[in-house]
Amino acid sequence: MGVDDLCNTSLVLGLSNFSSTVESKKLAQKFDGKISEPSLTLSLSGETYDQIHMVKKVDSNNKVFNDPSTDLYRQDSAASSFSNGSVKREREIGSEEVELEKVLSRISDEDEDGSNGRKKLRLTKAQSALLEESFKQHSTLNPKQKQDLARDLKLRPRQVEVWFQNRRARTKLKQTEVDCEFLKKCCETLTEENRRLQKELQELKALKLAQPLYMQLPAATLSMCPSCERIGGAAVGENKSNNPFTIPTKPCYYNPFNNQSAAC
DNA sequence: AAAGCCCGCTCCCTTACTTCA
DNA sequence: CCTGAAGTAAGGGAGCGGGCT
Repeated sequence: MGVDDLCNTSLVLGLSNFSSTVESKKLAQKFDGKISEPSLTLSLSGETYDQIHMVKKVDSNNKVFNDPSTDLYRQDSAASSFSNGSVKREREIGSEEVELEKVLSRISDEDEDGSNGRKKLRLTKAQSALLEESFKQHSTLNPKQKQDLARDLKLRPRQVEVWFQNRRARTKLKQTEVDCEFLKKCCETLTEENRRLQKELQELKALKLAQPLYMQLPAATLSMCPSCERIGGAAVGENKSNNPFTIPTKPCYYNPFNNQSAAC
């Protein structure tokens, strides 16, 4: 999709969907983020993402080193023990599982060195890939999906939920950047068009002054496009009066990415 | 039917940790 | 080795909708 296409079809739409304004944020929140956003694909390529998530392996001394061959569940124990935050939302899990979670959490709180410091879970390459894959299918999860995914990944549902939350935030940030770039381009184009129209106006004014007095028709009755130099806003037959020297009944909406003037 | 409460969900902001240049 | 930037998992607060009383 070229810039022209974008602008031809969605200048207004793009602005109204622009998600980084305060108002749209409020709206998005009001509608639970279900407001349609510009449909640009922002997902990171697997390769890039994998580079970012170069897999590390924890050795017996808690040192990390690269290990591209690491499998999906390498961090099983670490994954469940690294997060020591309170588990607020385990209600969807069966009470038995909740108890298990609590025990695991407690154990992790009193881990090896006995410190309560927050440790950071690093998802494996495979875990990230599966989460990405799932995110591509749906950016939000229902409880069942979350539960299933958590089971598949051997993570806690809360961790899956957090990953999706952060992933949505990253997507939104990317989208905001894209929107910002798009609006910058629109702004530049409009500025340029404005400059051009001002110049045309000056020329017309100069032309008008140079004309004999009898040719100086009231400006309000003239509607000539300075670009194509057609007179009148509507084609013959379109206008009831068939008078070319009238203001078009319908306003012309200007598309900044067309080269024609607003009057066309 | 309307009001108030609770719960679950999401978003936003922030913090803390990891990795890398 | 140190440091700052970037990436990201997670905590916590707030808003909103739905269900229940």
